[in-house]
Amino acid sequence: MKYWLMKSEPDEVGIDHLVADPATPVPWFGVRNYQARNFMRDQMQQGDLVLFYHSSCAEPGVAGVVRVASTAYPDATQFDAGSHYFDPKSTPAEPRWLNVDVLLVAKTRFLPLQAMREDPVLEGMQVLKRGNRLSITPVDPAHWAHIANLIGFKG
DNA sequence: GCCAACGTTGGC
DNA sequence: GCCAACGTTGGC
Repeated sequence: MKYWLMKSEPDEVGIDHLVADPATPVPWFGVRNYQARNFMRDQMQQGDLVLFYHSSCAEPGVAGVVRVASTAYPDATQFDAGSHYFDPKSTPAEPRWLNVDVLLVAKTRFLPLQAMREDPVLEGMQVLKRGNRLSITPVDPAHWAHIANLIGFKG
C-alpha cells in the first residue's frame, strides 16, 4: 500500500467532477511522461490512496483524497485523433501510454500549495521541489499522515 | 506573460 | 551517441 499525489487541472477534471458522480471510476488519462507512466504501471496498486491536487489554476493545492481503482491499462485518448492527447506514434498493439482509474474517497478541507511550502514538516516533499513537473509523485507515509491531519482526513 | 526546469527531438 | 534547440509544465 503506497501513497501518491496526482495533479489535475480543475478546468479539466476537478474534485467537484468526482463529487458530482462519486460511484463512477474516473480514468486518469493524459499522462504523457514516462516516469509518471511507470509509477502507474509498476508501482500503483488498487487501494493505494492519492492526494488529489489542483494545478495550473488560481488556487493550487490538495483538494481531496481518491483511491486507485484499477491496474494500469492503455489510455484510450492516445488513439483518438481528435484528442489533445493523441499520440500518432502509439499503436493499439504496442500502446505507449497507460492510465489507472481512481474513485473519490473524500473531498476534504483545501490545503493550499502556499501552506504546504510554509510547513516545515513537509520539507523535502517531491511535489514541492523547485522545477518539479511530475504529475504523479510518491508521498512518504510521514508526509501523508501530516497532510491527512491538516485536511481532516481520517483514513 | 514571464521564467525556471527539464524532457524530447533531430541534425550530425 | 552527443547536444543544441525547442516545447511543455506550472507557479507567480
